[in-house]
Amino acid sequence: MRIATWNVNSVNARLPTILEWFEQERPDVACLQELKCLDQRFPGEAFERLGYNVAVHGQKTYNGVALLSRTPLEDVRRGLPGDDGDEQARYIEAVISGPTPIRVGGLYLPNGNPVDTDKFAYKLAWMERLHAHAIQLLALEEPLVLAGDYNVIPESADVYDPAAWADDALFRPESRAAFRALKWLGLTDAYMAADGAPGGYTFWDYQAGAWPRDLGIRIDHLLLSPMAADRLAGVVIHRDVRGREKPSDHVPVVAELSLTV
DNA sequence: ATGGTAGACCTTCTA
Repeated sequence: MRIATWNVNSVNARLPTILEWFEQERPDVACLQELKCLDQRFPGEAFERLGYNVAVHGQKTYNGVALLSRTPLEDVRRGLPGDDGDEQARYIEAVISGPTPIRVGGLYLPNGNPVDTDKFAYKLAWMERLHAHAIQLLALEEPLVLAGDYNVIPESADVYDPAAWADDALFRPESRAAFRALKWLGLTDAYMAADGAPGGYTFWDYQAGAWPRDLGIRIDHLLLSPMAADRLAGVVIHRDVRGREKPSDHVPVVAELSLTV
C-alpha cells in the first residue's frame, strides 16, 4: 500500500490540482495538512467520489489536517494529547482497516518562527507532546506511520544552504535535536531508509524564485515504527507537482509498504 | 539591507 503526505496550502484553493494528482496516483492513504478551513468547508464529497473515506480536523483560516483512506478509518483521534487548551488543529490519527491494520498519524508541526517569540516555545512544547504520544503508540507494537509537515530540516544535506537557515526555527539545534529524539524512540525516517539522496527537497518557497533555482528544503517526513519499517519498499517525492499550475509550496511524498490493502 | 509570493479575510497574520 502507498501512503502519501502533502501540505496542500488551502484545500479549497488547491482542489482541482489536488484531485488531478489523486486521480493519477490513487494513493491508498493520504495525510493532508494546511487545509485552512473548518470541517464543514472541507470538500469531502469530492474525495468520496474518488473512493476515499474521510476524517477531518479543521480550523478557520489556519492549520487543519485530514486523513483519506480507501478502506474505512477506525479509532479516529483529533488533536495531539498533552494540552487541553491547545486550539490549533494540527494532528489527526486513525487506524486504517484491512488484513494488516495500520495506524496513521497525520501532523502539521508548528513552524516556530520567529525564534525569539513564544511561537518557538510552542513548537518545542508541541514536539515534546508528540514525543510523549509516540512513546504511547510504539508501545502498541503495531505498524505505525507518523506522516506530515514536520517543519524540521533534519540535516545539512536537507537544505540548499545550511548557513542561510542556521537561525531559522526549522533548522535550529533545538528543533533538530527534538526530531532526532523522536527517531531514537525507534522511528525510521522513510526517505533516509529507502533512498537518502541529498537534495530530496519537499518544499520550495513561493518567493525569490526558489523553485526555478531549486532552493528547497526537506521538511515533509514519514516516520515508521519497526513493524512498518520492516515492510518499507520505497519512497517517492513527487517533485514535478511543484512545477504545475497553481501549486502548493510543498509536494507530495509517498511511501510504499508491502502490506496487502 | 530589502523585498520578493500566496492564502484567508477584511487589514493583518501566517508561512
